[in-house]
Amino acid sequence: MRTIRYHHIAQEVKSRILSGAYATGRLLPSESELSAEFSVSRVTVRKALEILRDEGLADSRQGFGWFVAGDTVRQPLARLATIEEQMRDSGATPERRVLEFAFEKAPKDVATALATTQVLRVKRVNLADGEPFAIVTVWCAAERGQHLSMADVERSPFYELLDVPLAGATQTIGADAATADEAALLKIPVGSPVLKCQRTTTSVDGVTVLVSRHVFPAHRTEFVVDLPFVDQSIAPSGLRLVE
Amino acid sequence: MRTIRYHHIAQEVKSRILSGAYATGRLLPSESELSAEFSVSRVTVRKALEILRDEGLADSRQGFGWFVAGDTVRQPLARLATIEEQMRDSGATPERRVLEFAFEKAPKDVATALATTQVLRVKRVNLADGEPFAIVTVWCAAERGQHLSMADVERSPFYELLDVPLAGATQTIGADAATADEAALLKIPVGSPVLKCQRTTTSVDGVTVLVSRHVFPAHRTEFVVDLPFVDQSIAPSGLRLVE
DNA sequence: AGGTATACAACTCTAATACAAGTGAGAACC
DNA sequence: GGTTCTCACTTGTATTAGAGTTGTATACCT
Repeated sequence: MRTIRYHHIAQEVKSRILSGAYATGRLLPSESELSAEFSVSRVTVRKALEILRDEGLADSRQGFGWFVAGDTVRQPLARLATIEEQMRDSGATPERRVLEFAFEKAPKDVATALATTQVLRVKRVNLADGEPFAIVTVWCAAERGQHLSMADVERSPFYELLDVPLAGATQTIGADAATADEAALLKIPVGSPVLKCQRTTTSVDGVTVLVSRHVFPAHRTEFVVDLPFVDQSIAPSGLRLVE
Repeated sequence: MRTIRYHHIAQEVKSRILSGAYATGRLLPSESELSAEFSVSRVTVRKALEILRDEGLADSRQGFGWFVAGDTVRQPLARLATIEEQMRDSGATPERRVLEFAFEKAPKDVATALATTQVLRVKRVNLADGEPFAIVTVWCAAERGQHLSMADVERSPFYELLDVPLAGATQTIGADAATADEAALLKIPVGSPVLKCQRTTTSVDGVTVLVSRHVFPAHRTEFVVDLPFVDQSIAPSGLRLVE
């Protein structure tokens, strides 16, 4: 197989650190334990950890172990709050309602991204405390979705249902005016501003496994992006002119 | 008629890169895999890939593989393409026009972020090929801006003018309807959707040195964010509910 | 000249193993 | 109590091997 494993492991450990699963100052599991957990050799685990050391996230002492760096130099970065965390914190109850669930022919751009024409499309609306805050449409290859039921999709996040190790994603964020359909679902006036974003998620093999589109009411939502480095421009990173 | 096959292959691979089928930074399929897919020899695939290397789109390392050029190994959380890159590629000429340049008392939120009340505020509009695509307002502490002139600000990006090593930034991205003022500057109808983002930039000392707000017309702009790892939620990373 | 086929060298990643060197905690001893 | 010793465990480093990859050269076909 053609995946470079220590990248994935570095990302996994990193996300655990950032999510607070490994608190600052505490020890990480030993190299042996991690190599057992991920079923890779100790050498590979080391490479992953050394990446984190280069990034200043972790450090080690011989004979002692690896620990989360950052007692002295506070990391000003990362730690993006996910919707779920925020809801937990504020005590709001999340809820998903599936609107459409269909195996069908993919739109052209989705078809090229997924490299299939036959896809499963799931459209649903997400609510926080009964108030809608997102319309989400997800496409995946039909064969991947064959064993999924509507109840599955309503209960669990899509990521957990796919039996594929996921690597990363790219997403575009734009704004638009709400269509009549969107306005009705989100309970906002037609034409009021919404955030629209499209995300493609890839597996560790580099295959695009998910395409999703999201619509958010602008008055309730905003994105937060942490940039570890600054670019040369005052223009916000990642902005792109579209035709 | 004699067709040169590696040109077509180069174009095909290129379109996959640009469409995001091969994510930035990730590995391309190996020369062997590609030669099997296109039913051509490895030599031909190589010629195609070498064209892409000449164009700066891809690169390779012996024993490692081909990958999408642009970010090398240890790229952090969010790798973002800048406006300037895109403009260079598309041949558009960027232009800045300063609208306001004043030393004054800071608004409350800016004052708390910068830990000063006396600030320099610069408001300007950015144009691409004569068309406005952004309204940018930048605040920095008055003492830092004392030696800056309007001409400086019009000529160079703000980052270069400050004699401080910058570490990173966090930015929020939201949407809103254009006000009359914004609409006039961006030449769009009042009330049409705009992307609004606010960024705070910190120095390596952890001090916030810049606060900036940006307004973009939604029909011309969108953000692209690469997420090296996925979070547990299908909801886009960094989205935040606001009150 | 473009394309195929083949072979080989050099490099990368990963696994498996071994050993050196440091740490920490408790046992043993004075 | 205080000190030393021992032992299990950890990281640091090196070596071997194999599979997979790019780099390069040669010969041949259309």
